[in-house]
Amino acid sequence: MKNDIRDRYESRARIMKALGHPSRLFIVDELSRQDRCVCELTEMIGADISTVSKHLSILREAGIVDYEKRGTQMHYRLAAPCVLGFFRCLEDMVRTNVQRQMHCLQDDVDRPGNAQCTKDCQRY
Amino acid sequence: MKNDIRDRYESRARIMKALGHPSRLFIVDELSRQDRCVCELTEMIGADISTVSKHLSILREAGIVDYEKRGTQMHYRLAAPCVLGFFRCLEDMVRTNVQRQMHCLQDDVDRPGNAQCTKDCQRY
DNA sequence: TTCTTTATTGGCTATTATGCCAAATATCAA
DNA sequence: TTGATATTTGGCATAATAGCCAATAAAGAA
Repeated sequence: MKNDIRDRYESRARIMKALGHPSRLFIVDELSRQDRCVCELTEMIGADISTVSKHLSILREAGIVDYEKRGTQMHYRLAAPCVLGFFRCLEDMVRTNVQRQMHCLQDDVDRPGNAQCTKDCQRY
Repeated sequence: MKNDIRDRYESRARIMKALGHPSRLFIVDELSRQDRCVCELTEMIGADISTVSKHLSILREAGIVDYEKRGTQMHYRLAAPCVLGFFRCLEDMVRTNVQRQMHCLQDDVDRPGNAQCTKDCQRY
C-alpha cells in the first residue's frame, strides 16, 4: 500500500480505535444525552477517576469529544455527533452475531461430526 | 457499570476494535467495491499473507466480512455493508482534526506564550 | 501420488493498551 | 494561606495486538 493511502487509513483507524473500548463507547452514548463532568462519568463507569480521565483524553485527541472548564470541573460534550450513526449498525451486527453463534451451536447438536461447524463454534 | 450493560458495550466495542486498524479498514473499503481473495488483498496491502489472513479472521469473527471457498482460493465479501456508513463521518472528522492541528500551530506562532495551546499542540 | 498454489495456524518478539496508585495541578472556600 | 474537591499526568505491571517466519492443510494439476 502506498504511503499516502496508508496514511489515510491510519487517520481513520485512529478514530475507530478510540471507539474500540466499552467504557469509551459508554461515554459517547452518555454524552449524546447530556454533557457530563469527569466525576459523573467516573461514578457511572465505576473505575478509577484517572482511568476515566485517560479514556476521555483518548476521545479528545480523536476529536470525538470536547471539553469546557467550569469551576473545578471539566464538562465534556460530544464534538462529533455523527458517530452516533454507528450505533444502529453496531446493534444490528451484534444481533446477527448472536444468531450466528446460536445457529452454530444448534448445528453442532444436529450434526456433531461437522468439522467446519465445530471449528466455527469454537470461536465464540 | 452493571454487568449486562458492560456486556452490551463490550460486544459493540469488539466490532469497533476490529475496524481499528488501517489494513482492516482498507480491506472493508476494497470489499465494498468487489469481492477479493486473500492473495489479491495481500498484493494490495503489501504485507505477509499470514498477516492479512489474520486481519481477515478478525473481521470475520466480528461479522464484518464473510467468505466462500472457490478452488484453492478464499473469496471474501462484505457481510455488514452498514459499516460503510462510518466512512463519511470518519472523513469529516479527519478533516476537522487536521484543521484543529493547523489552527493550534498558527495560534502558537501568534501567541507563543499560550500555555494551553502549546500543550494542545504537543498532542499532534 | 506428487507437486504447486492458496490459505490458515502456531510460535515468537516487539509494540501498544489498560488500569491502578501516587504525585502534581487548578479552582474555590474558609 | 490552608484545605477540600476535581482533574490530569507519570510510573509501573499486566494484558492484548501486530507482524514475521515456519509448519500445516486443502484443492487442483501433472
